[in-house]
Amino acid sequence: MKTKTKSDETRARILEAAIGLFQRRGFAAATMREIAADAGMATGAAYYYFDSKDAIVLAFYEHSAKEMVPLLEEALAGKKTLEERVRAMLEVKLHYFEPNRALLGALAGHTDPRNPLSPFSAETRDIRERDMQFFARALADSNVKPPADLADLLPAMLWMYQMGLILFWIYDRSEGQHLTRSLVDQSAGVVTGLIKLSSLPLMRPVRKRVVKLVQTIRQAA
Amino acid sequence: MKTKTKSDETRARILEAAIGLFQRRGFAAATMREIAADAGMATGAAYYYFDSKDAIVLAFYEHSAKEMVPLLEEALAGKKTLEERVRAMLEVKLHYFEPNRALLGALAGHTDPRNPLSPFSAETRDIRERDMQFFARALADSNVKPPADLADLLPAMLWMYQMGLILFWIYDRSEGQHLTRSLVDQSAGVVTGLIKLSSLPLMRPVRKRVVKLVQTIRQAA
DNA sequence: ATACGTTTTTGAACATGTTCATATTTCTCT
DNA sequence: AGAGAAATATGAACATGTTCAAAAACGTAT
Repeated sequence: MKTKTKSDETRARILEAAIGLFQRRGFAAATMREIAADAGMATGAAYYYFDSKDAIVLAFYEHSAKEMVPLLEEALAGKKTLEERVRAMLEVKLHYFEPNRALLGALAGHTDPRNPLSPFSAETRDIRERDMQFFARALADSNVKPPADLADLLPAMLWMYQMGLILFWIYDRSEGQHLTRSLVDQSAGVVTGLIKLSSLPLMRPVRKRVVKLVQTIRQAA
Repeated sequence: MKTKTKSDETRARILEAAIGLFQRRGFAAATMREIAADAGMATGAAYYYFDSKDAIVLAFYEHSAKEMVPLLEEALAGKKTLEERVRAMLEVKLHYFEPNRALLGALAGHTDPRNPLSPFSAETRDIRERDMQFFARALADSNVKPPADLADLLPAMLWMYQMGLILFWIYDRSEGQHLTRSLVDQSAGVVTGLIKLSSLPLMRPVRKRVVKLVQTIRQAA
């Protein structure tokens, strides 16, 4: 089905040149003129394939999401407990994005949902929802069975947890980003622990309120 | 002590012109040329007073923080319970920033701590710490007495909670931002409720882990 | 008042993301 | 093959944040 047309190839060449420059010089310092030149064409041509410089990053993000699917499948395959499963997913992502850690800053920088590059934008909806699906699966065959009201929201909540972690990671200046590693280790336990606790009868009132709160937040989307 | 020099006055005039244009046209659409012209000077002059367009927003933010101090004092004055106190602080901020809600997006957009405009930058440290102090005071004379280990971290945690809420508010497209209002109502109760719960013996293990986690996060700052 | 240094102002120049009219190439149909 | 249409490529032009050398205004000591 995938007809690799000449156009696709050119597009890929621009993407490749851009990513290379982003890695070597950083997103801001890499100019569109340089990217186009590296890809062997005039400046304007790059705009025939990408609406903007930002759009190139978006394409990279989309490409990454696709490439990670089998890696995530594999990561979930062996693991049984929710903690292991969530941790495995996080490890896949951090490892995959390692070479482009800084570049993700160009994505994370846009908090405005109207900006196409925002993790909350309409343009990234597909990626976002597919990603949440993975968290749903991480929950589905795990060792924990959260109350129904919470269960519906957990994929989205875990996704948010992941985004926060990645954001922290992007700007983590500790040696080898060991702070993020430590954070993953600890938070995965805490998060899954809280989910387990949420089933306790004593927790019911708080849980109800948290559920309502998250539902309010989701109305904005 | 405050010698209102000619220079200060010019600076204020630029700030005023800028805020006006930001309100009427939005941050992005307001050009530096226009701002300078509005303030009655050549383009370059504005750069003598402000390092960048962003820096103008930062100045506005600093000015706001100062102006809000007495309002926050007053808000805390009457209230007794933690929930009331936190809610009152949030109401002051949302009300104060109402006319410039959209402009705050120019601030919130910068997640990179190295960016001066980031809420986590060195340049905004003073504002941030003063703000946390207010949350410390909101706790101090309230009806709850959280365990010592948690108490140290709570001002910072409440500040983060506030920032999340404001971020949500900035992009809240619901009529009159009623979703944010609902969120304030609910979350203030949940947050303070969780703080109360944290004293329960049953909660001790989770609390210890959360405390450790937050300490890890704070190391990055 | 004059000279001299400091502060402030000017406006042109620069860098870069983006647009666009125009040219070139490629495709399609006869 | 050739004509016309569609896709792709070009590079100059534009807008805007920012810089900068030079000019003007201001302050101060003599």
